[in-house]
Formats: sequence, C-alpha cells, structure tokens
Amino acid sequence: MTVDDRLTGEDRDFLASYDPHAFPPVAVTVDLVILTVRDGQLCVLLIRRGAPPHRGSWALPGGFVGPRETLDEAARRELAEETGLVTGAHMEQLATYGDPARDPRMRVVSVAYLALVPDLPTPVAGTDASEARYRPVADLAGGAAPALAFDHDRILADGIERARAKLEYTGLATTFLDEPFTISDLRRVYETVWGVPLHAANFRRKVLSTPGFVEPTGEKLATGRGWAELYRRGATAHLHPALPRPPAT
Amino acid sequence: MTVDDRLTGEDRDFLASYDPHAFPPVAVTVDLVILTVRDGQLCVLLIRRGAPPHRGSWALPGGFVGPRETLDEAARRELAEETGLVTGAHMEQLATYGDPARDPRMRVVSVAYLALVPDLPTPVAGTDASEARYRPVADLAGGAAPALAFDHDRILADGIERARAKLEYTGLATTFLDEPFTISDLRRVYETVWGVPLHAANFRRKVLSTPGFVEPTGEKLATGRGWAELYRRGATAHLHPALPRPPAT
DNA sequence: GGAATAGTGTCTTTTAGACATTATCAA
DNA sequence: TTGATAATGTCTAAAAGACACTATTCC
Repeated sequence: MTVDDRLTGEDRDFLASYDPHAFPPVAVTVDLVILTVRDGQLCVLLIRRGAPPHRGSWALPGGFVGPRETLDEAARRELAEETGLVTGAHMEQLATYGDPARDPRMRVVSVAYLALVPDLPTPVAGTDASEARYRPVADLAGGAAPALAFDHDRILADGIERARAKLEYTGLATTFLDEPFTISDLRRVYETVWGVPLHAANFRRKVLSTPGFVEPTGEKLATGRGWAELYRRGATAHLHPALPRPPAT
Repeated sequence: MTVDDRLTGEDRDFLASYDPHAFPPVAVTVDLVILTVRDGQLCVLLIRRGAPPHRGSWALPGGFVGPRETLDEAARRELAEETGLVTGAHMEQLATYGDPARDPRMRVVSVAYLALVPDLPTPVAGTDASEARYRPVADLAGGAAPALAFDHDRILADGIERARAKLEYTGLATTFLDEPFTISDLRRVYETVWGVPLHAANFRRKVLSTPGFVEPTGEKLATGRGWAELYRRGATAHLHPALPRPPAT
C-alpha cells in the first residue's frame, strides 16, 4: 500500500487547486563525507570546486537531488559518480544542514551522508569539480581559518565523530578494508580512526570472541615479518558489548 | 567569520545572475516525534489533521520551515506551539525523509526531530489540527494498516528506536521526569521505554555509581508503601560504560 | 502481622586491561 | 642471530547479574 493509495476524494480535489510555486524557493542537495583509511591516516574525499561560489576551494562532493530521486538514491548516485563504487561501501544518512545563510545562492538544505569505503578506488573529478583527492583529515582540522567551502568543516567534523562512534558498537570498521584482511589490519583501522593505540592481544580476543564480526578464511598470509591468518567481513552489524574506546590521548 | 564574508568578487557576480526559481519546487518541513512516559506507557504526541491531505488522520505535529529560520529554530518553535515547552525538554535532529511520493501536494522534504518531554504538559491543538493528544505507541505499532498519515509510521518507529538507544549511553531518561524524582521513577522510565523489567538493586547501583547521572537532594519522600530518596538531573550526558539493555523479551 | 516498596550487602560470572611467552619469518 | 610481528595463555581488576536481607509504611 503506497501513500498515494491512501488519498481520499477530498484530497484529490484539494491537490487540483494547489500551487507548489507559491512557496519560497528552496533547493535540496546531498553532500557526502566519504572516509577511507590509507597510509595510516583517516582521509576524506574532497573536490576542488570548479564553479562559483567558492570556486577553487575544497569542498565535500555533492549535488542537487533529482526531482524523482529519493535522498538515498541521490547519495548513492553521487557516491558512484565520485568513486565508481556501487557496492561494498557502507552508507548512511548523517544529518541535515539548513541554515538560511549556509549557501549564498539561495536557501539550500543539504542532507549529508556518511560513506566508509576501502582504500582502492581512485576518485574521479565530476562536472563541478576541477580535481578530486583523498586528503588526511588531520591536515584539515584545527586551523583557525575554515578549510572547506560552505559549512563543510562542520559536516566533516560530524561525519568523523559519527564514524568514530560507530566503530564502538558495530562491525563497520571492516568496510574500510579490502578482503581478505588480517586482525592487525583491522586493529590499525581502529587505531587510525580513533587516533589511539590499542592493545593487540586484547583487541584480537575481543574481535574473535564476537560472533559474526569476522569470518576466518582458513588461509595464512606471509606479510613482512611473520605470518597472519586471513579473515572476511562477518554478518553481524552490532557489537554486544561494545568495543571500548580508550580515553583520548 | 560567517560564510558570507568568504565570498569572492567572482561569487558576487555569479549570484547576481542566479535564478532560484529555475529549480523544481521543493518544500522543507519539520516533523516532531514528541515522546513522553505517562501511566507506564511510552506515548507520542499526535495531532488529528484538520486540513487535507489526510484530513481526519492522526499525524506527527510539524510545519513548514520559515524562510529565515534555521531547522533547529523551526523545530523549537513547533515544540513550543504544541506543548508550550520552551526549556527543559531534550530535542535533537532525528533524520530526514525525502521520498518524492511521501506527500501528494508536492516534493516535501521533512527534517524529523526527536523530543523527550516530562509528563506534565497538556497538548495544544494548532492551526492545522482539530485535536492534539498523547497516544501510547503500543496502540499504534504492529497493525497491518498504517496508523498515521504520510510516512509518519516510519518516522515514529525511527524516533522510538533512537530514544531506546539513547537511554543506553546517555542520561537522557531523566528528561522524561519532573524533578525531583526517585530512583524507582527513573527505573520505571527505562522499563517503559525498553519494554523489559530491570533488576531494581543493580539498576540503583549503576545509576548511583555513575557520576553526574543524578544528584541527590537529600530529601526523602513518603510514597505509597515505604519511602524513597529524591534526586535531580545531573550534568553528565554520557554513560561510560553504557547501561546495558537486556535482550528483548 | 502481611504485603509492597526502598535500600544495603555480598557472591558469582563475565569482560576488559596488563603482561609474559612462544612462533614465524626477514634481514 | 636479531628484530618485528602474530598468536596464545594467564593473572588481575572492573562491572554486571543474581540473590539474600533489612527497613519503612500502608492495609
């Protein structure tokens, strides 16, 4: 049963006399916080804006929501356009930003999405962007001047905090990794995203004692010094109890 | 430094030739999931719609975002209009719903907010509503037919799940209560929202051993059989470690 | 006194933190 | 051999689950 099926005759009469253009103009966009872990750093995919406003500034990728698209579809489309990924990445709605002055063009309400992707893909510059790159978030935060266009500093900060929190009580850290991976690879993801060192032995015990977190492949990998068992992503999304995050350094 | 201060000369030239009405019309609304605990039941504030579409159906309170309002301001305004509360209630952004067919009038993107309020206030019917009531969520969920207009069944379900999760790792349960309250009052909030019985002695120990969760008033209350010590809300938002939610019945 | 609720104390189990030890492979 | 990493085992500390017991008040 769809929403349309539930309309009454009165509703249809009302709609025939309804003028959508009577409302002040608002645009709806999606902006993407696409995070990955590479070279021991948490990185975010940024584009350099090729059109005004803020031409030349770095910004989160995003775009307008099509007239017949759902928000999720628009976000998936943008993710595919920027990274080529259509599957294997986690994506969830992050929050919505609608300050009247956040975009000088007009009232723009932006629905932000958070995506966690493995390191592999090389970003592709879209139509509005002259350049697209993964940049370490540590290089962006903390400065007095804004690093990104619009209110994207804040969106990025919210996305990072969401990602950090989600690693505590879900198995989503595995979506940062290509399969198969080792327990140490997974631990390095946590250490990178949280910015704290973890106790290797206790981390291993916790991961392996949580059913559905990772699945053993039975294979071993000779990697640098020594060897390591290889795993795949498990099916369980929820960690119970949570993987405790140590207090900040 | 505001966003406007960062505009370049090129940006201003571009904006002068920009036509906001070139975009397909979209409306932005806020919808409120206002939860409270009364008579041992988790209740949500609903309005009966006094205008089409879906006239006569129950729905979440909400309304259009004003041209110069932030989203948070619009949500606070709606909360005050419906409940009279301007302070003392917790409110946070829940999620955004933008399915193209979710409202038959036009493309409506709704930013949903979650509010947790104490039992006291009597709801006020607004301009679009013929009636406003707190209704137990247990009476609404689970039926085959939708209980609410638009996609409000799903928004409500998301709000309830958010509230349940938040009680685990924050002290927000106290915002359901009028001050002062007893530990048993607080436990009954948890039992009502989670729908499971909790061990009274262990619950008490956890609450009192968490600094900043509740603050003793030093007074005692003779209530029914026996007596109970009275407490106020503490300052701490985060529970560390979390208050564990027992597996569902 | 009996019932119901609030509060205290304690034992057990689970889980996390810390640390020691062994195994494997590369330089 | 040495150094680095992976894996295993064990001890301790913290926290949750379970239960026994006392205190107070209403009936």
